[in-house]
Amino acid sequence: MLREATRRVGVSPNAAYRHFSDREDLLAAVSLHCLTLVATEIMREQAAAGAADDLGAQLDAIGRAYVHFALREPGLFRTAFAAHTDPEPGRGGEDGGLGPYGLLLDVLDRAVEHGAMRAERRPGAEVTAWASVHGLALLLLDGPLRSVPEAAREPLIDAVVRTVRDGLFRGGAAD
Amino acid sequence: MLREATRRVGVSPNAAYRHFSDREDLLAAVSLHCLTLVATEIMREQAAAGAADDLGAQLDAIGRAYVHFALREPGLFRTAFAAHTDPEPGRGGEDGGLGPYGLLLDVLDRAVEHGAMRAERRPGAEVTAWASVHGLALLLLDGPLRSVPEAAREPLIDAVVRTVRDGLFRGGAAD
DNA sequence: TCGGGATGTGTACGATGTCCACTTGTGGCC
DNA sequence: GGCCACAAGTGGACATCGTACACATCCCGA
Repeated sequence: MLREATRRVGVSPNAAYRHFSDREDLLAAVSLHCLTLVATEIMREQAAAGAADDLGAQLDAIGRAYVHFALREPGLFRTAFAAHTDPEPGRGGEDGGLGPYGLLLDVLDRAVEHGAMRAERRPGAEVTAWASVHGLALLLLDGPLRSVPEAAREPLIDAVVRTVRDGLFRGGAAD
Repeated sequence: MLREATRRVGVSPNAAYRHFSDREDLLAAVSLHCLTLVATEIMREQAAAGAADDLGAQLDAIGRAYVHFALREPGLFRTAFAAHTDPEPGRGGEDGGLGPYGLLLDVLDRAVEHGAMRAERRPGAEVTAWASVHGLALLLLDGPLRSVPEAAREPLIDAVVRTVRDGLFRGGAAD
C-alpha cells in the first residue's frame, strides 16, 4: 500500500519516509485531506438543495452528499475512515473553514433554534445523523448491499435520509 | 493474520489451507459464525425487552443488541463485516433459524401489519435501521467516537435507536 | 492388511512495511 | 565564489505475511 503509493508516484519506497513517519501517518494525511473534499461536496449539494432556511432540505443534502462522495470515491472514503488516527476532532476543517462535522452541527443547532427540532432531540442528534449515512455508505461500498444495482441506490439513500430527518425533526415528546 | 490464527491454535501456517481455501475464506467462515452470535444476542435483548407485541421495543432491542455485540466483541464484529464476501444473503442464519437480518425484517413486517408503521415507510426501512446501528458501531469502535467514555455510550445508542424508531414509526405522509 | 483420504509439516517465493547507510541537488552565508 | 547544512531520494537488508508445492503421518473401511 505504501509501496504501491510510491510506485505510482514513480519513486522508491523509502522516499515516503521523508514525508511521513509511518504508513499510519500517510493514511492520516489522506484522511485529513479527504475531509475537505467531503465538506466541498456537502456545500455543493446544500447549495443545489436551494433555500438555505429549509433546514430539513439542508440536512438531507448533507446526508446525500456524504453517501454520494463515498460512492464516487470509494478508495478515498475507505481510507479516510479506516485510518486509525482520529479524523474530525472539532468543527474546523483542514483549510480553516468548516469540516463536514461542523456543517452538520451547524444545521442541527439552527434547527433547534428555529423550532424545527425539539431541544430534547438535540443531544446525540449529530451522532445519529452521521451514523446513518456512514453505515449506509459502508454497507453499499463493502457490505452486503454492495451488489445493489446503481439504479436502486438513490431511493435507498433517500429512504435513510428522510427517515432520519423525520426522527429528528418530528420525533420526541411521548416516551 | 492467517499465520497468527494458526499460531494461536499451535499449528503450522499451512494447516489452515486444509480447511479454508484462502485467507478470505477463513474470514468468511468467521463472519458467518459471527452472525449467529449476533442473532443470539438480539434474541436475548428482545426477550429482556418484554412484551413481544410492543414492536417499538422489539425494534429498539435489535438495534441495541447489534451495537452491544460490536462493543463487547470488537474483533469478531470487525472481522464479520470486513470480510469481503457477502454475509447476510437472506433471512436465514447459519443454524437454520433466523439471522439478524431475518429478525429485523420480521419486526418491520409485523409493524406494518399491525399499523405501527406506515406502509409507505416500509421500503428501505431495514436498510435504514441497519445502517444506523452499523454506522454507530463502527464510529464507536474505530471511528472518531472511539474515545467516547464508556458511560456516555449508552445514551448515544439510545438516541440513535429512538430517533430511527420515531422516523420509521411516526414519520411519512407529508412530503 | 492394505490403500486412500484427511490432516499436518517443511521449504520456498513474492510482496509488504520499515530500518540503515549512503548519495545528490539546492539555498543561504561568509 | 566556495562551502556547508539540509531536504529529498536511493539501495540493500530484514522480519513478516499469504500462498504454493512436495512430502509425511494417521486412521478408517474394504
